[in-house]
Amino acid sequence: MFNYLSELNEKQKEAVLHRDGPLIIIAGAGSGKTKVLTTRIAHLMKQGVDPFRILALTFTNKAAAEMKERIDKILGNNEARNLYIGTFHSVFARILRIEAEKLGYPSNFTIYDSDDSRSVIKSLVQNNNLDDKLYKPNLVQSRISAAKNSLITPYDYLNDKHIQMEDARANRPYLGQLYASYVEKCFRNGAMDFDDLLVKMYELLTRHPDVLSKYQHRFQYVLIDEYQDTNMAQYKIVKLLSAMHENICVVGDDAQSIYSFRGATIENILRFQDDYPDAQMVKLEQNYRCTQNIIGVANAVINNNKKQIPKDLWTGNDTGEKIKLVRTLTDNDEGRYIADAIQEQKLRNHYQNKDFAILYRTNAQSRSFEESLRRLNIPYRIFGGLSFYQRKEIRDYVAYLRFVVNPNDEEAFKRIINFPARGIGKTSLDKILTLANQSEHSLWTIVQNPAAAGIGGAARAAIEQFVVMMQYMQSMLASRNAYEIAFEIGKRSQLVAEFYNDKSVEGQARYENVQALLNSIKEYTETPNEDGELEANKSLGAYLQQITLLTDADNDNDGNQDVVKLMTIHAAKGLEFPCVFAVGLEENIFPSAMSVYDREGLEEERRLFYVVITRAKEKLWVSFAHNRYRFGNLVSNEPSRFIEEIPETYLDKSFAGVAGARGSLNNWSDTGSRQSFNRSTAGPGGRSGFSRSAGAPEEKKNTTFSRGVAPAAGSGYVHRPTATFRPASPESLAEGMKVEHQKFGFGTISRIDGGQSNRMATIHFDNVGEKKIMLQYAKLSIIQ
DNA sequence: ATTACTATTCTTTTT
DNA sequence: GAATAGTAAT
Repeated sequence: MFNYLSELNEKQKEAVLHRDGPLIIIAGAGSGKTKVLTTRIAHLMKQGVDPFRILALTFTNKAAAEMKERIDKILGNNEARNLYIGTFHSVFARILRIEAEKLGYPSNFTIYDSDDSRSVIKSLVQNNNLDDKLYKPNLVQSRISAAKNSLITPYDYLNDKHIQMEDARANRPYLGQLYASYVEKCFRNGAMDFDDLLVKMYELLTRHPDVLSKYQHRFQYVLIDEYQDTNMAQYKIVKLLSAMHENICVVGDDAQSIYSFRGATIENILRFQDDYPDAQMVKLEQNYRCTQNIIGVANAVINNNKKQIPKDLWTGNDTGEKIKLVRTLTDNDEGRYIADAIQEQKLRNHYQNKDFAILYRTNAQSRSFEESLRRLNIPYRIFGGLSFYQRKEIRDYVAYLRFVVNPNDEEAFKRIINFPARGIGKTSLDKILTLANQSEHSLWTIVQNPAAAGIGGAARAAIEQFVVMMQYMQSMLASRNAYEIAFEIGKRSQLVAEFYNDKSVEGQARYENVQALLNSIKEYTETPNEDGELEANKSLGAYLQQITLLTDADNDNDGNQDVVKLMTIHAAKGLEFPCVFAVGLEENIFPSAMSVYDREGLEEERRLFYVVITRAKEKLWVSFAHNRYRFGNLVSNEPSRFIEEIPETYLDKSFAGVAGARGSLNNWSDTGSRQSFNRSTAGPGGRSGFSRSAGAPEEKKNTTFSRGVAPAAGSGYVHRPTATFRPASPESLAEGMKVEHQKFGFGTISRIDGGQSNRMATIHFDNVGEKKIMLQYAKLSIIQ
């Protein structure tokens, strides 16, 4: 073991050596936060503190895993596995699993992810005959989630005058009732959603003093990472857990608080010293990550925020290059420009692919970068988006597993009862669900007796068969591990056969995914318990409870591959890259259109900008496009107001991205119908600065354009359009014309009908037969 | 009852 | 333009 203390600066050492009592560490970006946290824990253990009595909570599994690994490295004895380190959600899930019965839950409770809970909400809205235009599932869900994160129970909600007035004014008076039925429904299903893992934990601690006392005594030291992102529920739980010893250490940076939409409140960090008047505060202000120019920009930008803890982030690193401002005409040009820039940097400065990250505000922005990177054969990987476990085939399989473990899980039941098809239709399903919801009996009781629900004939026989299968699977629970049960259920339910028999390309992909799932379960059961899990337990129930809490970002085994990384800024928090492209710096995107109405929202967007700037170690590009496709049509946005907040002295504006733009401008003018764009060609290069008015002035916003179809030497497309492919406007098409479709190939228009906005053509294609096509969206090129 | 087509909404950000 | 929900068609 090396002398870990000698690697620390004075402030870091102070934070590590502080032994007892509350401690708040304000850790600026790149100031060695994780190092301090891990060294502190290692030091405590070195001083003889029992690892079983140290609780450390993070927001991502990845952060937790990294901490464990680094502590192990310092100590070099494998003791770190005994630490209670994990995300809020996973640690609480583990405790709740042990204590579930005290709350009336089965210890094998199901964890609902957002899709599950949205589905529950949808059926509640339907069953109560509420208007789903008014009670949009997403809205209801976020409203319920917000209530839970503030520890407002359905009872509180219904009795709060202010909330009730608010809902009434929005013409949604039944939100409170919906909330109440949702909670009841989840309880009956034996399920907790993500928020429940916090809410129920709070309930557990407040309603059961003996349990509270047990964990209070147990956790002698409590450490919280990313404290600025905690919400009310997390705050209260942490406070309860640490109340006995008051050895609470929180680490955070108010400037990087970017999760208020999830209920996080920056107040938690701002008021820590009010809660603990004798708390010691340590500020880590030396940045080891970035160049001076990058820190300069970051500081200048964040200074526009009013609400913050004063601090002075500085670095002893080199000055570095200026920040490169890139403007392009369209989102496709932006993609092209950045792919070119990566190529150039690799050649000139010997960077590897993995040294680059493209960071955007919304997931939807990834498309143009994927296309341009693929065109240059630059390997990349997108982080975020839908994870492996969100694929349909995986959800279906997992639903079977869930139902075996918890046969009251209605969401799982609905997924599997007729998949693979076994002749149980909507009518039978409705009968079962109605009875289960109206009677006192559980879903599983009803299913076991289909006759009582008024189901006869073939459907009844099918259900009885289903029940026998499930009962058999349940009988395996006690004696078999997760993999054995999963394998057996796939076989008996015909699920695996269903996927195997689908010989289409997508079908084979689904089959492979299912095999991958089975492999991962096998791996889970065969891996010895090194993750600090207390019960040496490889049961199916234990497996299910952990996978719901996994996200795509945790799937890190190939994280060191040499690929360019694409992700949202949120997902990039805590990471660093030599070269960063902060893209889409446009009004309505970044800052997001929904956040510019109040100071709070705007300041959070600015913190997000601060986060993306400080991800860069050496080089930073900031880019924006004047025109961009959104919802399938072209809109123009002004450059983000944040660009103006970057001091001129740090900016290099010579990267106009004109080269990329010129090529596509030629393509546009070829079609002859795009004159309005030619006007804007005068913009780049011609004008001096980046005044707001520089954009293409008044092009029509709803015209249909072809989207980035590269006419020349395009490669890598599945159905490749010919070199002469030129999309025509809907009006110019007529019956009898020979046309080319981007996907379907050549054909003849046999009919056109519909009005201006919904013109539709019936086209007979040479290869794929007759299709009806909405002209507004189609890409059709006239041949004759 | 399953498939195929049409209409509608969607874009913040995630455990 | 994509994903989804709803509806028409075999």
